Amino acid sequence: MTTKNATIKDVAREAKVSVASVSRVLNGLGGVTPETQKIVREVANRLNYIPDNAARSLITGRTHTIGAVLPDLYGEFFSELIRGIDLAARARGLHLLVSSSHDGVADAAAAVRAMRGRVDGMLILSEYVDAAFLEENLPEKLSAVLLNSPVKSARYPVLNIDNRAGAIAMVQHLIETGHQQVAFISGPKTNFDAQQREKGYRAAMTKHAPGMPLTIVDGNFTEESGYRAGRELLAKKPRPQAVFAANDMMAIGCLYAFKEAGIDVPGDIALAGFDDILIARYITPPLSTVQVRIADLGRIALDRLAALLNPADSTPASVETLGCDIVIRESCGAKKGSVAAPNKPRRSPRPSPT
Amino acid sequence: MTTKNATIKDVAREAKVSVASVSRVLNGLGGVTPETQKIVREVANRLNYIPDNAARSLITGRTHTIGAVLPDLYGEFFSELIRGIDLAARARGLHLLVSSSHDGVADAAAAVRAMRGRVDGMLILSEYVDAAFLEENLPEKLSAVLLNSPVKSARYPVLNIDNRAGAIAMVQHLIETGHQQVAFISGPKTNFDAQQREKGYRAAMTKHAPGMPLTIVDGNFTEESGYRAGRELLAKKPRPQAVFAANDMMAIGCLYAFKEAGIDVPGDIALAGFDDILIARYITPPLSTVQVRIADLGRIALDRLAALLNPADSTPASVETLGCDIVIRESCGAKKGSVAAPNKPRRSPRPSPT
DNA sequence: GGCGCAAACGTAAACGTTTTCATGGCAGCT
DNA sequence: AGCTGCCATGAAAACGTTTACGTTTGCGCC
Repeated sequence: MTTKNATIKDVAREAKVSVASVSRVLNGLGGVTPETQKIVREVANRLNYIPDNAARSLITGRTHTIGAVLPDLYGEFFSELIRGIDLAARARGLHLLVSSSHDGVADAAAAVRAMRGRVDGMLILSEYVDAAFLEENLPEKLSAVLLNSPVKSARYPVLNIDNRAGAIAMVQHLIETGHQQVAFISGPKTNFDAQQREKGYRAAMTKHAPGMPLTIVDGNFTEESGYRAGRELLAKKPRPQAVFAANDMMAIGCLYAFKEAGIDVPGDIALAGFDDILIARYITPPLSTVQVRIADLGRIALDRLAALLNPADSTPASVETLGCDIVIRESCGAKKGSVAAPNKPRRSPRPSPT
Repeated sequence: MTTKNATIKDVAREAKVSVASVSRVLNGLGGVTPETQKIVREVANRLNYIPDNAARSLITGRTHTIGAVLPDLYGEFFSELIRGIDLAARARGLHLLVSSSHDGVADAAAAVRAMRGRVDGMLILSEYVDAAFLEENLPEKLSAVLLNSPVKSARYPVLNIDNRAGAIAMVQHLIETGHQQVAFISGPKTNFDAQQREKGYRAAMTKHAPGMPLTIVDGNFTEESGYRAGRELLAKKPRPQAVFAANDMMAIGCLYAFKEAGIDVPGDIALAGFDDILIARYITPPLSTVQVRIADLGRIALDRLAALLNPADSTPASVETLGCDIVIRESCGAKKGSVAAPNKPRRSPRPSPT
């Protein structure tokens, strides 16, 4: 009521019991008479008592907080990931400490170290994190789950997006709808997703269009690089029948290049991307792409981490993979589109902030 | 080295000094001989000693963590806001505890209460938070900054987006470029942003196009409601010369309605939105809109909160407002656009996740 | 040499919990 | 009636820091 927050002692005194009993009641440990429980709860409520987390975790050694270490992500990917993690965490009574938008290995190391003692476990998504990094920076007792990482570790579970399977499915679809000659716009060479997507492209071509030459032009995930790649592809002869870009932004850039040259999509050439960013369905023609269920990624990662935290549940560390779905719109020519019907967005891109 | 983390006592014993001295050295409090300091630091390093945050904050009453309580936000708005907050927090050595995507007043209350004792202060963005809510749920000593909130409180600073000024600027621009008759598609009646934007529209019309009738049709921030509004506006006579939608999604829906009816934008009618979501520049024609510097919002909010935490710096609580910029593209007819040049996005919408 | 003073350092209390262990009472059994 | 054992409860230790306060030490000055 006054200036000082109520402590467990205040509750105990007021309820005329010992602090031990208060603790037992509030933690549901049993061994307390129903009447006593009632009194304690009433008093606690009346005093607006909330246990002090610092004291609690000092003695228990648990913080009920998990840390998320993320790179400089943006837009939907970031928000969906956090949403998935946050929801799953809340469902388990865990809190979420976020350290995002760091860049470079030193930055990531600092983030990880700063979390020491503040979290029970960590979710790490960073291209700079490998086995050596973990060895160096992760305290002994901290468990962690790695997202989208090539590392194979006996200690830390890894959860990946199945970029390869997604790419294969899309390429297969393109081929099956009559485009034998599929070209690929690659992402940054050092990017794990980009690598996997390219592998998928190669595998699918080998399997479903054997004998066809592989056409790969370099990109770096930016719209601008997609534009350049598009121009480069148009100059090739024979011109490919379909273009599969390693992400949507490059597909969009590529689309501009095609429009500029008067090439019709999908009439003259089919086009597909990867990610299913929000814009994908709003451009003309709407872009066929590979959708990643990012919120699920976050949720599953947290569930796996939570399992690690529970000493009873001793599932071994493993590498797991989350599938993608291809979503077929008009840009790949497999589907006729109505012209002016407004889309049904999955969610409004900016729900009212207040 | 082994299974247990080193404590300050271990360091003290190993360095043959008292725990007090270790504390003094590691906190840079002075009163310790340089030689002693050196020894302590060496030992601390060797033992890989890191202070226990729980114990530390138990005694100091500070967590060096701030909490962000956010509603169910999405996409750019969410990621930019977090980015702004995170960056500013990191710069101050603060950690960020996030509780997002909650919905409803009970949910928000639970989030706020759960943070008690885990954070030094809070950033709150929620339509359910008013003075009574704070009174009820916020512990005495916690400071907080309210984002985008209509509450006026002597205790808590409020930081708002200047929706009104942004709307005024856009309407003024529309009028100045020759569209006297500007119609408005409103947002949800209960939404604070929406209210302010409508007020801005009214004010600007009264000031810059006196005598012109106000045309307002209802919307609810969804694309679909924008589509309906667009059809409704086309049926009006005289047909308005320009349409200003309270957010971009509605503007997009409205655009579909116009396209469907064969009405050219901006030739037959000018169109503008609010928010500058990423899609805005990708639709045809690119949408003129009002841009909110969301990362700045987060950064400034955190700075204000940090000031509150510092007892020395006693700036009084105040209501502050963050300006918006109008960004003129082609949909309002003030600017001729090149057709196929790829845009330069501010940033890639999905930087490589690994 | 005694005195005072400041600097360096140590002792111990305090923070608010959880948890172990001891205690007392009471019921049920022999 | 006396013993056993269980159950509700309380006292107190422990968690790892910070910090107020007390003690020692060294040193300059009379």
